[in-house]
Amino acid sequence: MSRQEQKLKTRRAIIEAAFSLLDEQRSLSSVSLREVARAAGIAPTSFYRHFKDIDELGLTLVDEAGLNLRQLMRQARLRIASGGGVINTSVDTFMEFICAHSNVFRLLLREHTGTSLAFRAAVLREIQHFIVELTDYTMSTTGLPYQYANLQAEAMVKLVFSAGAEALDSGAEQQAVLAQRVKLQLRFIANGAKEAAGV
Amino acid sequence: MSRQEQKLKTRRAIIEAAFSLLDEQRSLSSVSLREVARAAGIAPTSFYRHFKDIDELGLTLVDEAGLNLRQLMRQARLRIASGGGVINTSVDTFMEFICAHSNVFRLLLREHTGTSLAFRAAVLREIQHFIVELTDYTMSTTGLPYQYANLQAEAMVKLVFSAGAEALDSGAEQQAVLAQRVKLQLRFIANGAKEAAGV
DNA sequence: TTATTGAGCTTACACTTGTACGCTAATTTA
DNA sequence: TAAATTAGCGTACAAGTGTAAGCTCAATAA
Repeated sequence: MSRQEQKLKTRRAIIEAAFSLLDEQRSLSSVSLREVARAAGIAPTSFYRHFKDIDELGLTLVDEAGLNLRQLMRQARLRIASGGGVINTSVDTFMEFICAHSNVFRLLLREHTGTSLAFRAAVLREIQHFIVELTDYTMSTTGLPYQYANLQAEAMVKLVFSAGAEALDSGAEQQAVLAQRVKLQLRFIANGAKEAAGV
Repeated sequence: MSRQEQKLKTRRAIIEAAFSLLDEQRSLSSVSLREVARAAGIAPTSFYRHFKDIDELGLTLVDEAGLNLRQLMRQARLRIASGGGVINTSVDTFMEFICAHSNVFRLLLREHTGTSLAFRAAVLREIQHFIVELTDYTMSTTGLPYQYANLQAEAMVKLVFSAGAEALDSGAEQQAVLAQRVKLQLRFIANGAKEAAGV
């Protein structure tokens, strides 16, 4: 294995270790450098060969999480194209994502309101991506003017994220209820926006 | 000053000290017992005369914050009664609250998605109060059936909290924009719910 | 082949943390 | 007045933290 390969592999190990530490009771700011190093199987001081700070690692994690989100969107679009209703399919896809990658979603959720301005800004950026894409999609499929489509998209994304947050602390049966509820709420918004725009 | 009075006063000092530490970059879990004691002007070990844990203090803070929220609701209702529109007045009252008691709102916001299950549950309880009251209000003023009123209330509260979160990181001009946007979104929901209920 | 680089290690240090233990001194009770 | 209670303090300790300094040794470059 080349030196560069090895370094990348260790970097990966650090990132994965950090994600694995982010369970229900840990936030980025509560994870220590030494803990991450321990979990990654390296000496504490070796950490510095890869990241300047624990904060630099944190931003990397947020970026990775955002990447996952974008993959999620792509997946959702594919499923929408093959029928089933936009709202239904999107919410279902999102909920599946949360279950499958709960630590990733938890990271975004937690740092969204976390103690680091840099992290909050980074998460907000990722959510904005989401909103922009949904706004475009809404405009092209419903013909809603930008203002309305954007307000609708923002409201929808926020509600879905909020439902996702609750889902993290819920069992499977309650998750189904949550999904059902948020779908109805999204329909409220879609209809209300349509009406307000006078379409 | 009686012994009991003195003790209550110190307890107050601890609570206020804790709130004062909860600025943009601190969460409950990142505040140490020693820090709180230092800020309250007592010895670290004296803390235990008042709270079993730092966690017990945390729950007390969440309760106090919830109390503030309920006062806010009462205030909003008074202002609604004296005219100005429900949505307008409520959002304005809420935004004023956030500015005036940013540390209190920040606490709720942060612990809502924080690392302690107990704190998350406590905050959720406070938010549920909010939703229940808004549901009742909605039913009595619009005649919407419970299911719809409840879904509407939940969506509204979540959006307002979410806007409040953004407001915390914004200047006055942007806060005005945020308020305007969330008001429109609330109207989407109100109209959409009305339509869906077939009223 | 030899010299350089650099990922990872060990050791070390100065801090901060929670909290156990026992004391003081003032209030409350008897 | 005498005894009991207790808020608050000081000391102490084990455990964890970030990170500086300098070493090793294998991969790369010359």
